[in-house]
Amino acid sequence: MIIVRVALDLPLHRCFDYLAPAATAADVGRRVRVPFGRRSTIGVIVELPAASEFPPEQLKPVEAILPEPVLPADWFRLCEFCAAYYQAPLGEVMLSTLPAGLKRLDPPQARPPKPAKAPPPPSPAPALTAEQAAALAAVRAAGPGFHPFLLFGVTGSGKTEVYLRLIADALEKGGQALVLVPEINLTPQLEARVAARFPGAGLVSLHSELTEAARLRNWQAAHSGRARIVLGTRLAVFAPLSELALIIVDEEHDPSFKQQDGMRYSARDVAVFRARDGKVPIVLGSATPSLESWANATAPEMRGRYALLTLKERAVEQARLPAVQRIDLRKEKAEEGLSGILLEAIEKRLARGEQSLVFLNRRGYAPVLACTACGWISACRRCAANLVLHLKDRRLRCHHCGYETRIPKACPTCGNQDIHPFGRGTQRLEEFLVERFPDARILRADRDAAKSRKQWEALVEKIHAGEADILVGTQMLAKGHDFPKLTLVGVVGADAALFAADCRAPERLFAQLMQVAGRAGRAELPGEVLIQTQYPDHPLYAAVVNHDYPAFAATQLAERKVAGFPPYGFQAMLRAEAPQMADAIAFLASARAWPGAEAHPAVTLYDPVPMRLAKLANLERGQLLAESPSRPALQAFLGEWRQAVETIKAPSRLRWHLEVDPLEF
DNA sequence: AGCACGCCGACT
DNA sequence: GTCGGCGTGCTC
Repeated sequence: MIIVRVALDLPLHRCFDYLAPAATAADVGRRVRVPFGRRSTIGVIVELPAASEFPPEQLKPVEAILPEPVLPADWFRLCEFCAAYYQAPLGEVMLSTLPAGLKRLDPPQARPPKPAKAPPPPSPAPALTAEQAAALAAVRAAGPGFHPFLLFGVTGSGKTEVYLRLIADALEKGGQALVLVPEINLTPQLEARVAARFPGAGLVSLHSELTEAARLRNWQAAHSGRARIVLGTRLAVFAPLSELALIIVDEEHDPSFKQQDGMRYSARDVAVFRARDGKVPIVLGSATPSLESWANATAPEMRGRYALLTLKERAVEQARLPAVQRIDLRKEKAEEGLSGILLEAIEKRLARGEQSLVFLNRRGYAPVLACTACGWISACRRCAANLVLHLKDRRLRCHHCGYETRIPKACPTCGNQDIHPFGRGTQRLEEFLVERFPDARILRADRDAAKSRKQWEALVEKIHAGEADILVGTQMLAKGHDFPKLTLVGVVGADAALFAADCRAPERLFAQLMQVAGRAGRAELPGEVLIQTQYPDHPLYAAVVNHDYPAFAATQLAERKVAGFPPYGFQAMLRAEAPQMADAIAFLASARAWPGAEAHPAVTLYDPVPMRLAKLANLERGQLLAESPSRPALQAFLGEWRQAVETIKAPSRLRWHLEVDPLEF
């Protein structure tokens, strides 16, 4: 009888041992069906230990060793790294990164893959600009092995073409390429471009919107080597690729690479680990890199951990960067939030048959409904947040928990009929623009107008076909899409993010503004961007006007350095939620008081505080920050601390988690 | 996490 | 008298 050690999908930091009569070393990496308590479950064999800590006579035999697939050694190391770094149980990491079909006791019979059709001829590769050629040459010159690059290129500078050439290199060597993108929905044209350039490479995508069957099929294609290119969202970083030769992370600064529940990992950081472990080059691309990556590429104290590749020029012929201007709202009169200058600029576009985009990152009609008599405001009963007015479907809606209710006719507290919407969202802007430009075709693009992928694609199609003159949109419209007739972008209501409590808010705002500015004037038509602001002198806007990311990054990094913030310090956040804030805070206070912390002088524990959104869906939330200038010191601390925190007695309704490298505060 | 056991409150 | 709340403990 052989003992097999099995990782199970449990929130426990240990494995379970079983007996397997015929197990051999070859079974490490196979899945097993095992009895567990009164039920059966699927686990992964991680080891064949000589002996078990558990009384041998109590070991149960495995029910079955599943022959396929054998999970490869590099995938194992990846999961082990994540388990250790993110303080997550190994079994949970392994099973949560596998497609659901492989966790099932009753595996659905997978359809055999469609027989490959004769591939169409590849689309021709355009000539490279000098900058693109230089970037490509730099990667090639580094040769095989782990070489991290930051490809810093403005929108339209042709980062994608560099990716495609690198993928071609990788395929030619017989390797596989992994391409990570923030949201597959928003970047369908990248997928189309890769598919067209490499029609014979069996490109598959991996993202959470695939059906279970499709995800399993694509995962298997990657595992078997049939797929030479995998393109996907953050979860694709765990795709098994035994001949991995290149990793690309496009829009590496994008917050969607950070998983916000379960194991809270950064797919970008995991990708860098994977590249190092697999000894392959990795290219992180962005027009507005994360400060972490920018520092790795440029800060003297980081000693050039990443090589910087820069694309300054727009690759599209004749296209230039849009002219960005600030509109001083202190001097300009605004009508329904839109200044005369912006309205005139829109009018000009209408006359010329060009498109305009008004960017407002706030959906709904108005962010709050309020009573002028008694001060009542529409607040969510389940969250510490306001209910947003949605006039279109006559509802008040919480954007955090989804709670919704009818719009009251009068103030619920004092009965006053005089209740008003305050502030502006996309619906209100749309309403005004319809009134102001009655002959224009106006289209709103936000999550309410494009709930499903289908609706979103239909909307994009309409815009492309020139069936809209004025677009009103949120964040959604800023990403990925090129609208050739769009020549004006008006930015409205961005100021709020300037003074947000979150230290990463400026970074996100800058990225957003650069991204949305990049929508203007792609082809032969020059673009114009007008930013309405009460703070025209704010350095962030100055940097946007000058298209000067390096200057912006320099000021931000200087601030971070003084504050000991990432990348000059390392953080982990312990969060707790409970029906009562007092319970959450008390739990965090016990964690804060752990005596073992004294043995880790390089780690600072701050006081527990309520989270910024202190209540969400009837749970009150608190958090406690741990910080250290040394990553290894923080890691050593976290391992011990997590174990100690696990023993804290807490009310049963309290939930907690530990997040390493938190992005939000 | 499940899923048991176990011990106290309000129902047919 | 039982149904059911969730506190506690265990799973190789």
